Amino acid sequence: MGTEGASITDPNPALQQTVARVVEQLRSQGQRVTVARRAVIEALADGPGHPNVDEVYAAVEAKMPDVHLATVYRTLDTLTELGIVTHVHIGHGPSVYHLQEPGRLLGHLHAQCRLCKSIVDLPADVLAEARARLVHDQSFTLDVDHVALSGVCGDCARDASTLVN
Amino acid sequence: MGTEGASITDPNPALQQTVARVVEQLRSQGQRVTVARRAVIEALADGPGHPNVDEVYAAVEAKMPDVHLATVYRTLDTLTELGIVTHVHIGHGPSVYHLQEPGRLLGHLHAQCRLCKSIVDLPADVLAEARARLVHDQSFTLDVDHVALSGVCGDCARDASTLVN
DNA sequence: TTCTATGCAAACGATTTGCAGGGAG
DNA sequence: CTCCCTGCAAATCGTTTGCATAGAA
Repeated sequence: MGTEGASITDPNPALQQTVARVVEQLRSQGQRVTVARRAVIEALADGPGHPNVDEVYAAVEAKMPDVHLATVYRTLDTLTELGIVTHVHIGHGPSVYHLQEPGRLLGHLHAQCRLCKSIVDLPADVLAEARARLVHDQSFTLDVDHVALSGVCGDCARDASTLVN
Repeated sequence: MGTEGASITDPNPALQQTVARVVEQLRSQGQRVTVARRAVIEALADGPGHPNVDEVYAAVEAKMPDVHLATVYRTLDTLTELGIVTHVHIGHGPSVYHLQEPGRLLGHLHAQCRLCKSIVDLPADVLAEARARLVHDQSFTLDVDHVALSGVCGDCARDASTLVN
């Protein structure tokens, strides 16, 4: 038992505040606030990571063992429809989810290393030029953060060897 | 029966030439040339489209009814390993495949309309600037055409209404 | 003849759905 | 008390794999 693993009353103030905010948002939209939903929200509000459904599920299960995987999916769906949660499609592997950062129209972008499969955050504006160009040249409005780009991260490039796909 | 649907001897010269080229490539790499593989290659060499596995399978099945879906997958895998075929991950939905255009390092890019799901071709260099920037700033080498970007196409934007995801 | 590629069926990973009961409001 | 949300199980979709055999070289 280190500093990880919340104590009985889980005193992480930032997390609690985020959860409270989202719960309020839920209620104000006429949605019900259930233990399952609260657990999902906590899982998302916790780390700064990019959890996929299984990871969210694992975190939820740790606190509320009776919550079903299907419920996690449904909750993520609901939160997505309400604009509270965003998901990013990953080329190989399941989508990842995170809370929509409040007061931000353009969230950060993601890229996945083709070799080590890790997910890297990219500055929000890397595709700004591409976006401008596409909307101008082809009337295509780029949804800049809905899919993770693919590539090779610095660490793996250094090991220059494999050639997986 | 129109101009579509190959006649008994299938006299499309461009297609035949492409198939012959790829078959030769296969053979020269010590791979076996089978009816199944030929059918897959024909399916890819045919339209200029972006067929997913089911669409390739349908085309294959039309000519060679005994070829199994698993074989189509395995053939596409093999052709990919040989650098003959490329696949692009689509956010929602199955990957799409196409022949690697010969003598071209950077193929064209793809984007999928979030609303009508259609796949749009993009010029090969839309992400050139982003790529340069990422490799410089984060040592991340963008694999520019391995995932389809997401967005809204011109036609759908004109209908501005739905808000699907 | 040799050994790869195929057919078939079953497994698999991610996600969705129908249904009946439980719990939020 | 009402109706939404949930648990559970089964279905679905896309893709992979083990195995015995057909068939390319």
